[in-house]
Amino acid sequence: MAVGRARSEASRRAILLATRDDLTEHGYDRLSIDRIATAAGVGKQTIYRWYPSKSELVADCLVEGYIVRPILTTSDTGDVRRDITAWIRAFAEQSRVPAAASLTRAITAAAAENTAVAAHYQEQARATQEALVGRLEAAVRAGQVRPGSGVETVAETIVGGLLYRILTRQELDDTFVVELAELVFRGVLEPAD
Amino acid sequence: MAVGRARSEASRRAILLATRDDLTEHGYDRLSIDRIATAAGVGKQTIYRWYPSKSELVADCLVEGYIVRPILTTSDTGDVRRDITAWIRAFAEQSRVPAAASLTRAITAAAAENTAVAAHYQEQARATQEALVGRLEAAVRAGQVRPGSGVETVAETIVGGLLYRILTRQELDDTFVVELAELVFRGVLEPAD
Amino acid sequence: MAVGRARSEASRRAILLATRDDLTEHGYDRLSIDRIATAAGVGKQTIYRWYPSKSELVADCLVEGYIVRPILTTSDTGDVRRDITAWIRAFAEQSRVPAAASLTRAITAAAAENTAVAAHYQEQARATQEALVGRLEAAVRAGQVRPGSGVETVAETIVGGLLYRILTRQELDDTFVVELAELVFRGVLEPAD
Amino acid sequence: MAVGRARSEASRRAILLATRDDLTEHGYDRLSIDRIATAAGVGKQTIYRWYPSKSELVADCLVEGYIVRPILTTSDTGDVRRDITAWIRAFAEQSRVPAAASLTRAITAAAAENTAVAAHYQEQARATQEALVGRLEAAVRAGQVRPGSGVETVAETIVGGLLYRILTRQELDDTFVVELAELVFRGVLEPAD
DNA sequence: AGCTAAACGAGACGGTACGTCCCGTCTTCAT
DNA sequence: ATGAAGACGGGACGTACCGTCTCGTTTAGCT
Repeated sequence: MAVGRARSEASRRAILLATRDDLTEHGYDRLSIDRIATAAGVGKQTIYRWYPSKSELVADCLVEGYIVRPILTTSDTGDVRRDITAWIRAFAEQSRVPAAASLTRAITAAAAENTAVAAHYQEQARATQEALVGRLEAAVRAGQVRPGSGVETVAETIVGGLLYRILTRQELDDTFVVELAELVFRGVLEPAD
Repeated sequence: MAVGRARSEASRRAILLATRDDLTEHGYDRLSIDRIATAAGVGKQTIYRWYPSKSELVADCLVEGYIVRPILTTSDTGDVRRDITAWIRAFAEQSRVPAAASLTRAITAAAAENTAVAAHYQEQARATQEALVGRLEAAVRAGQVRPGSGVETVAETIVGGLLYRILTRQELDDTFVVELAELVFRGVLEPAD
Repeated sequence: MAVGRARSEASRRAILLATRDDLTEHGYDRLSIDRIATAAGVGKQTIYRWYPSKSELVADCLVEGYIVRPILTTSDTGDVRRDITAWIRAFAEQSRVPAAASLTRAITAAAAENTAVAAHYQEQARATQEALVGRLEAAVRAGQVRPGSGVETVAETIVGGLLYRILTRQELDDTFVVELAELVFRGVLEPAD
Repeated sequence: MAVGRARSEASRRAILLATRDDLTEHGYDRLSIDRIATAAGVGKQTIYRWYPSKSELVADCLVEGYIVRPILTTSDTGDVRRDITAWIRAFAEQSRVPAAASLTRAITAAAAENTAVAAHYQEQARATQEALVGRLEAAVRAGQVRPGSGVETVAETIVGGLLYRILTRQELDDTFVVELAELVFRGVLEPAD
């Protein structure tokens, strides 16, 4: 049985919050453990005791949901296109908050630079995509979406497209939302009729 | 008229090459100006004279084409789907080279962390997308692709989807290529008829 | 009550010793903090934590007696002239060791360039002169030396004369010792008789 | 016959003046060739063409009399003590001008750190002492000063004592002047009568 | 209630890299 | 050929953080 003082959950929480804030403000590149420790009112050793490196810390931040907080869900109105479009629109709206976009870019950079972060990032992203995948599969069962259209890939491409816009700091306006939905549902081909 | 010694183009080139290599090996996060200066056989001041910050240096690297060298073009066989699929496949193949994927991740991180890099990144990406856009517009004119399908957004989404796979270190296998092409051309909807 | 890790006295000592050696070898002008840190096996920040500038470091070196170690004392044989001459001769001999002369020049330069060092330099010099002053005062009490001859000024002039020779790299030979003593005790005037 | 443009004496003069000013303001330690070149409106190469190093430059400054400008002379009133005391007092007064004292300290530091400067320094100092030596020798011939009192050493000790006070930033007040003169002429010994 | 040992905040440690300043050399164009 | 301008390779500066290592000081769980 464990002897000695138990770890402080308050400290842990303070560390993760401070990490999220530092990530938002400075990006992954300029994340500073010293700064986080000070902001969290915590000794540096307390951080290093639990997170052997910057990337583990960011990864845990991700795992604990401090970064992608609102995992979106889809509605099911019976109209799959309307539902998916609503999801895309909600994601776009949420990403228009500057701090949110900033944090997204930071965590994307972290994932790009570090394999461990990338793993958790993908895991988290998959959870986000789960809503899309679930709705699309229901639509397949309802005969509204072609089977064999690779719903995982579809979900990934939707998210990829959105992230790319955030990364390059382009507006996520409604034109984009509509065009992305159009692409996903109708493709680009002229109907052969 | 310029006075004083002219800047050394040899040094500039050596700096950019060393930057590219350091970026590939260490990522944007751990890019070291000291290391680049040593590798390029150049004083640090020579780097700082021309590039006031790490990000400007990386941005120029991007602008000068040291990073995305092989800008892909599309063929025009008359079959737009075949042509676009070939382009996607070529991009995927090229990204399977570990060093190339590594450099892509590094530059993506750089773009995520820095606005100036992001601007050049997008500019460069747009050039890459130009080939896709051109081919798609030709197809529109040929009546093979629906007008008003937002070819810019389509090209962006293709690239976004591909980058997302590279970022998360997933295989860019042929299944993915085919599914992405299917999505782009046919969309996911069951034909209504 | 002090919090955090206590400062390392071992490091402090190593820094001061390395400073003394660097001062001897390179002079004050070319003193290098980098070199001292390396020689002392210490991080540069450890030096800067305690000494905000090169001059403070040298000043502490002086205060801690790393530089003028052997403070000379005078004997008291009853013959004041013999005693003072012996002191001057001892000083001269000691200054014939090249490293000692070199260190003396370095610290003199430091005092010339920096007020803080000058203050400690003078303080240290005064301690050295103390021996002379004490012996001269005893001689005043014994009726061998005129009262009101400004023993402080006398001591200062002796040291000033010696330092001047060291500074200009002239030999501190016995002729000089004897002439200086003659000057101090008899002055230059022809007895009026 | 010399070909090409002749060396600019105006530049040389501007360099030496700028050096003197920089020396006064920053000391020998922080003398900067870049700063001198800018202040003199001269290219750095023009400095290096004529002075292979910082010390040579300072040395030439010394030789050309930019530093110890007013070489003092002695009067000859018949009263050697009055004349020498007047010289000491004039020297002291001159050194009370802060800029002059500052420059004296700088050049003393330079002499302490560099053999070449020391040589010129001593040469210049000897010229200054010449006046004292000359007056003392006249006094010897006049039977006012004991022969064999080492007039060179006496002059050196007077200058050494004065420099020591400047170095340690002590006031060169009249008490000191008087005490130094007393020491020089009467020594400290109680007349044996 | 007292003891023990881990966790805590604080902060100094040996280091690495930063971005700047200056060195002494070199190259260019104008005089 | 000399000179002002200014870029060059290089070295040291003083600062910011890194990840590690003491320091006392809590504080939980076991005796």
